[in-house]
Amino acid sequence: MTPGGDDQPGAVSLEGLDSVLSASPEREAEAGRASTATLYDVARLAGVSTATVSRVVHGQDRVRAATRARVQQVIEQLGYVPDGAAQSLSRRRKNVIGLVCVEHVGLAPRQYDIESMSLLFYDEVLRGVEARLRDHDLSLLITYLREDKDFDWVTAPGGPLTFFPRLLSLSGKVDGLLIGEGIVPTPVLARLAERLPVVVIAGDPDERAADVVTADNRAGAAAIVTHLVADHGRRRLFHVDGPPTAPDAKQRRLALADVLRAHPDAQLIGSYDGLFSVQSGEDAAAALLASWGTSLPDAVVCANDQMAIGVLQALTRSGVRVPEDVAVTGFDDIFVGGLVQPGLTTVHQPMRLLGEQACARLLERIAAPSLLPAVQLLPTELVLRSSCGCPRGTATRQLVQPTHVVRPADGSPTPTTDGRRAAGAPV
Amino acid sequence: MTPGGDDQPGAVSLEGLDSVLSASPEREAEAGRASTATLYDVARLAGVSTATVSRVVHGQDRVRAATRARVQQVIEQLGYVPDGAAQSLSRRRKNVIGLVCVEHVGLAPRQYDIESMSLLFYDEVLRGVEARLRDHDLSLLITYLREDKDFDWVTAPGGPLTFFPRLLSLSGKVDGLLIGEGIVPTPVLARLAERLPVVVIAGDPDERAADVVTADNRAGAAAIVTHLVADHGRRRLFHVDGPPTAPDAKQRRLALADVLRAHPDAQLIGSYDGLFSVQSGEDAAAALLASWGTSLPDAVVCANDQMAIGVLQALTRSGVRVPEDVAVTGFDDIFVGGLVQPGLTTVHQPMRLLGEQACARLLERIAAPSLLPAVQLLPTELVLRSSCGCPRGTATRQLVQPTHVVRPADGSPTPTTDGRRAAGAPV
DNA sequence: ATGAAAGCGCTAACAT
DNA sequence: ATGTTAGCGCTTTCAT
Repeated sequence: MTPGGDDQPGAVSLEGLDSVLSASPEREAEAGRASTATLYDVARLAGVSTATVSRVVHGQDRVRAATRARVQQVIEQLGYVPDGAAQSLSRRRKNVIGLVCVEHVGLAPRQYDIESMSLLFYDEVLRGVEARLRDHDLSLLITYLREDKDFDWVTAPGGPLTFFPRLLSLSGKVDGLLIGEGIVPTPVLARLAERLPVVVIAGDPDERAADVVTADNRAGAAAIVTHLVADHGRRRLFHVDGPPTAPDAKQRRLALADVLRAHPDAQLIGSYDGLFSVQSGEDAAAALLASWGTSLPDAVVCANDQMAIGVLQALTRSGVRVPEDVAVTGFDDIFVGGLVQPGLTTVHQPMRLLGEQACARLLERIAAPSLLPAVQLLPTELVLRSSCGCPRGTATRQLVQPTHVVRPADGSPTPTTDGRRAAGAPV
Repeated sequence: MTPGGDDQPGAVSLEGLDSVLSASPEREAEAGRASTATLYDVARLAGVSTATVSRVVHGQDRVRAATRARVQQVIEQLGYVPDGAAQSLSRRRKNVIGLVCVEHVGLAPRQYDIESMSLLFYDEVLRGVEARLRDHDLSLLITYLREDKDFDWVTAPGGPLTFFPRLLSLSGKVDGLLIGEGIVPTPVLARLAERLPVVVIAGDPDERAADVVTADNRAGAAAIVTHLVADHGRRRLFHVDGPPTAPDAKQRRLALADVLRAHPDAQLIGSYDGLFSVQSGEDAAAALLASWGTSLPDAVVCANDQMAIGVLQALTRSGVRVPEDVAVTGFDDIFVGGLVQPGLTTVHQPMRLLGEQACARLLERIAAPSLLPAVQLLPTELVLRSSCGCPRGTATRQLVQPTHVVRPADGSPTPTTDGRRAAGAPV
């Protein structure tokens, strides 16, 4: 800091630390675990009561400057740090919220694979949550649940209480829970929500047991299918669906039906039940070629980008031209969608925002537990590239008109939907 | 959107929502917070002591079947879940470990950007950690530290104890700490390590204050530079360095020097101090063109893939051909490196494994706190594509011979290095 | 401004 | 096989 001389920045901060570190190195080894100093130790050494130390630690004002200084001195000398468990117990407040990520079966990420891009969903959500949390001095406890391993409760004996043992036990360690995806059945959710605030991320918008924050999948999917049908005149559609347990897949499926109903000239010539993986997409394309090889559909609507990419690859490999012969669309807007050839037309899902809003809602509910459960739909964007039939080089994103949603009259200030990005901005 | 017809997607979802709102609003308000049941409640209702309930909860055997059944019945009836804070306090064990992710300045991820690929580092690490944890019934507390915001301690008043307030306070909530990247200065690390087990991920291998688990950056970087010099005869090298605070950048820098020393015919004609971002790479290329436009280097060695991609893009944009005119290499092996043109030659860093091993080590140390700090280097792989001068279509990965490392004689069974992937496997 | 003391909910050693 | 009880480390009301 001081320019010139041997007084380097590093050296400066070291001085203070050295004294701290000097505390008997041998002692260390002997001690094994150096039983950490407690509030009592500090109080005793400073000649004050624990109440005073607590006040000092929390920067309260009812302490004389001299006392405060003395206590602080001892705190540093002892390297005292409050024990979180004791604080939580005493405060009846853990200051921790839990994030539960539910992994779909068959999505175990392989390294070096497009598949691992699916990580981005929770990773982005995580970022969003963290961003909201960091101002509040709350910690984040994260847990991954596997659809296959952690959900055997369905057939397990022992009654309701043994359901989701990991979820249950988690609920004892946090002040609130953020649950990704709506695989958790409503009764279980209700059970949890009874014990503590719960917000479901990307869950079923029809969920009644807990708050839900999700992308407006139905409007997004409707928009992209409508684009295919109305703007590109694609009539014969093939659907590559997502896993039955995925709520977003359900909404996208419903949207497809909506659009077909609105466009009687268009028809669904077939569908394939995929698993959200690239492999699923390839399998779907294979099935498609096998059954409709002679008269391919005009467009393949995929429930997510990974599958769309799989379809794209498999189709191209078989000499089918996209979008000339068949259009292909995805959903989610994962990064690679912009890199493949042709560029993948898809719907952008605001994952990060999902995390932020879900977290915000959870904090609201922790503050006011009696809020009624509500659904919050975040607007999506239609991302037009060229796999839908738009000209090569197209790269447009436009906000999808949000679904109209009614919030319960609980006086909550949270907006129903929340657009953060301007419509029509270039990619 | 939907041309004609009143059956819009939006209207449809309203149906479900309406019913959600109907759920007895009064009841809710009245309930407020349903003060959760405690062990005592269960004990009282079951007519047993708390000890017995505790035994039942933990599946101990010293309980008569009839009693157990009765207790379990009450537990379910009450929806009892043990309070984590109380358990932790009583057991002197939190069963929580912390993961601290340090973000470099200027790396705030922008959406839709290659930059956000940098997320993959911690995301992969996180996966690895979680994989190790899930068998142990431990939870993971995750925290992101920003180099700019959370590190103002350097100039902050108040002495050593106010250093890294977030880290300190975190240390009161966990049984052990995994710290990503080695930005945390040794004295602080020492301070922490004194209080609880600490393992640094991707830290400086010269760190003595705590365990370190990191990729063998030096060997990896040496391998790739040697490839450039020895296999492709590139002589005039330009280096795009990483941030000064990044330990891996340091190792890679050292490796470059090592190779240059071993190959006197090769020389470093210049370098650029980057920040690990794509933008840095572009800036580096601009600087390069400005200063050496007339006699470009034979190769640009970049400290990570993001910068290499920036260089690649900027160079190509300026009409410089890669690798014909200039070779470019990266480090880390991020996904997009395989998608750009030409394919990026780089070094693979086993991020997931890093997380796994670091976590494993942490658990070891929690079990045996007196273990001496050790360094564990995980082997890297040389990923050959075509940006180095290898023929188009090249896609080879080969294990880099690990650096020899001496472990302290603490009898730890942990191997020094750990190879998981076979050498020479196709990408 | 400071101190005394009663919990917070659970565990585990020690009875019985 | 089951019960008693003394903590775990901190917060906080109520005195002083």
